[in-house]
Amino acid sequence: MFDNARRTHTCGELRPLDVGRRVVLQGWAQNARDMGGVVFINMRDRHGIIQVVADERCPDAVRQAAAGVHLEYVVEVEGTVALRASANPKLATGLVEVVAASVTILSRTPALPFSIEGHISANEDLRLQYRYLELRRPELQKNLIMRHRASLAVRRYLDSEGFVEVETPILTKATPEGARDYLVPSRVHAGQWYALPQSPQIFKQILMVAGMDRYFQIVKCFRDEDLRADRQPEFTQIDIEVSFATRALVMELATNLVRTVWKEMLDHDVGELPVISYTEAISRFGVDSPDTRFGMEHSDVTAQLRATEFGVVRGPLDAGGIAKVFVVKGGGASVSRKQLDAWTLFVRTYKLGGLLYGKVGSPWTGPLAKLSEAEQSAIIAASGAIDGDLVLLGAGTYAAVNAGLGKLRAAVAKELGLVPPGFSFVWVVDFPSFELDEESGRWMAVHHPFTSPRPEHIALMGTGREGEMFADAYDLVCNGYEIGGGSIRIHDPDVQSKVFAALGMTPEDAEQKFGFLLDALRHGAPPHGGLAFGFDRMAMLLCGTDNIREVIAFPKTASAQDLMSGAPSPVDPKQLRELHVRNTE
RNA sequence: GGAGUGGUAGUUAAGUCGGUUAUAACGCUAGCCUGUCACGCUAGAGGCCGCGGGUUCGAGUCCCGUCCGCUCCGCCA
Repeated sequence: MFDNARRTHTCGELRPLDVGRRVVLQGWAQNARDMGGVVFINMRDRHGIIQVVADERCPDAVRQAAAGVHLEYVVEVEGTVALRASANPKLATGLVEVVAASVTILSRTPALPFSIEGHISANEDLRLQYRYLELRRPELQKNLIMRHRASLAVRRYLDSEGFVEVETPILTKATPEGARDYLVPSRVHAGQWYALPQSPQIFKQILMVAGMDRYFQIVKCFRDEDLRADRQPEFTQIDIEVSFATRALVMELATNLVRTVWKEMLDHDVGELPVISYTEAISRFGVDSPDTRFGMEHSDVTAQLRATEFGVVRGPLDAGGIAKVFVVKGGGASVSRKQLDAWTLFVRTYKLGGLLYGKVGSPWTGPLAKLSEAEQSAIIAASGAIDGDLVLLGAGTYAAVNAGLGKLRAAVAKELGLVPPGFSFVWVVDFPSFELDEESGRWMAVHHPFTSPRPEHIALMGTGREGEMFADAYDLVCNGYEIGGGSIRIHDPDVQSKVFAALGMTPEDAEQKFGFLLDALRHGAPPHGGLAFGFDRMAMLLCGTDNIREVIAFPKTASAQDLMSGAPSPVDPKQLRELHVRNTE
């Protein structure tokens, strides 16, 4: 493997069978211990760690050279493999060591800004500034290797299913719909701009018109929106599109992709994936990307409490709101007042005014003790609570109750340690086509404007009943993360035009913004559909982390900066002049 | 755009009611040590307490502003 290199072995591969072998190793000094007469150096590369020793068997010059090795120096050691006097069971190479015949320092470093060995201790901004040091840590190297292997598995699977990987442009046309675009000024065309793609959506549909049949691409996408722990402004998608596809076919292909990747990466059998409707997801979990590893499902008690005299509940119901509950088993005794207060603050961030709780017993205690016995019995009947349980109730608008209790359900499960390890996948289907934007009062596409409505709902467009339409869309959810989403697309240009009109675009608008797609659809478009996986989130789950930065080599901070390179940064005025751009600040 | 939280030697943290010379561990430097593996021992260097104002006889500590990290809300077709 290293025929043309001086390095004969990696630091992770030597074993007792190699004793007596002459080797040349190159790597980083993980740890250097000078005992006076004998010097030990733990050498590390990405394959492992091995102990090098310089003692009385070595010339004085070698011992001196070894004593001059400091943390994270890059060294070359030539020597002979020997059995160790005392083994180190913590190292895979722990039965052997290399007795140095020469020690050469290849590269030096000043004192490190943080320690690479052991547990993470430094603040994240420092670790991002020195990302190359952070990336020496085995945990991150393991994640990058997992990511690499997953992308290979994806390509192998899709290739075996007849998919062709096609690259689509990075410099594309700005689309005013959806997320903010990253814009790139054109030098040649003064005042005109490219946009970086939010997704290759339109290009892949046009590839279907082109007869490409089964397309995929592992591709960078860009959205100029604020970040989260699971969201970066540039991210990688596994983008898939299939001609002549039904929803069932796309879902089957995607399921098999996930099944293959989880089997090959983790030897984990994902089993059969349940399918629930969007409506059912909201009803049972309050959110459209539910974590289904645990229970605590919601129960609607609006009807049961319709006539309650408890004003805090009655008020929202009279205003047209709803009331839902979920149950913390045994929580009557184990959950503290302090936790309940924190949860109340938590649901307020989702515009849910408050959280009402009751400890089930005879009588109940807590705010829900104010309900009548009949009402308490009705809650017990609806939720299955028993004596000793904690009932959490939210009353307010439909959106606030679902969001507040839905996010609280996940937070409570995590806080109380009720989330079992493993993976729980679920397909969520039948999303609404449109939702009303409160600011503008206009219909917005829930998925995107190219998503086909369910065929039986197409006639509702333009009747004012757009809110009743459902889309032929589907999301794949794992452990509460949306890891994939897609739809059957519109292949009829007339239907596509009607959707643009429903979204408030004039025909001229639609032609100007999406004319090239409409033109393509007019030239013999096959029925088609597809989906895209969030590859970073998939890698997160495979690596067992909940932070997307741990599966990206060079991630950005929450304010979208690269602390290592310093991007974004001011540019030379000459560059701006060439691009016909002027700074206003 | 908003909320929460953090910012004190190179690093991680402690710092009480506003009061002497701002502590500790790791790292670093020097010396000692022949089997360590979180080596050990001795000594030493190292600080604009994020930054800018203010209150006070006196501010790491209280107040106002601001910058940066993280988490969340909005946003993310």
